[in-house]
Amino acid sequence: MKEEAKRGKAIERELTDAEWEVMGIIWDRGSCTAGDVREALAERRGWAYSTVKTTMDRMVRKGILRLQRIRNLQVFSARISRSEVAGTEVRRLLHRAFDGAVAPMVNHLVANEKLTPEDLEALRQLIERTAADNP
Amino acid sequence: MKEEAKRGKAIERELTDAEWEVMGIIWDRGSCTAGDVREALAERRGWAYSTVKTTMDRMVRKGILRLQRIRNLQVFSARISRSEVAGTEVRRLLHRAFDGAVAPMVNHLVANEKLTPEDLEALRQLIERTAADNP
DNA sequence: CTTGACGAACGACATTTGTCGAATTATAAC
DNA sequence: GTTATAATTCGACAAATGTCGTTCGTCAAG
Repeated sequence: MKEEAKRGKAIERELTDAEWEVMGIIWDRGSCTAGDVREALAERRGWAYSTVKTTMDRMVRKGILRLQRIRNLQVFSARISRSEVAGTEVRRLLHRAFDGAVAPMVNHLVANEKLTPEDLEALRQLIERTAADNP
Repeated sequence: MKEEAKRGKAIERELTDAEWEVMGIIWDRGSCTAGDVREALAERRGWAYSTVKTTMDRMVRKGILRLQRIRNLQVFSARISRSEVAGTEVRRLLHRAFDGAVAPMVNHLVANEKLTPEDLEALRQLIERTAADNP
């Protein structure tokens, strides 16, 4: 049941740099082989096939990726959505760096990143909607 | 000059879990000894003195902490501010998980964390102010 | 059948991180 | 001075990560 435990916590686990790289590709195209990923990341990282494969195999063991064998082919797919991971990481950072205070964190985003007028409009509505729902 | 390079990149480096823990204390109280930190984290982690010391020594080598010797005493202090790290990490996450799109990231914060009416008000003003400053 | 080309399977190795314990050295209080 | 207390230094070790190379199938094309 150690396996189960690990599986259950898959979502809470922090992704390593290499894992983010892989997940980026997997989330974009659904399922793919190690070869696909290697190719997709050729520019960014230029990893050897075995590097990618090893990383992905480890991710399977960790419960981050699912593996299905088709003939003698291995196809990997995500077991956690981008949104789940994003949510977990946002919360983790919120607590680590901002002691849980949302406004300061948003402030960093709004103050340091270049927002388009559309972004601002989207945010405005987001706040309004939330305010309406939240008594 | 490898040292210099590392030093220069101190701010961009990701903090490990243990490092966040230490920085939390250092940022709160300015400078302190390994003993201070150990004590402050006694509840949360219950680390042995040597664990804390080793971690902090490594952080000095990485350029995250500054060390001054007073007699045979060692006092550590931060070389990077909470805000700098926060900013770097926010940006890193923004790109890793949201492909640079600010609104979705803020959405996670607003949607998943419980915001007080004050928080909402703060955000509303934040947006307004930004909108005013921006074109 | 022979030959490539492409994955899969393993095992390896250097670094980094998490955690200490033990030996040594100051400091401060008798 | 002798001693107890508190720090400092060192060195260790396991697990996690980053990165490969090599060997062994397999399957399609000669």
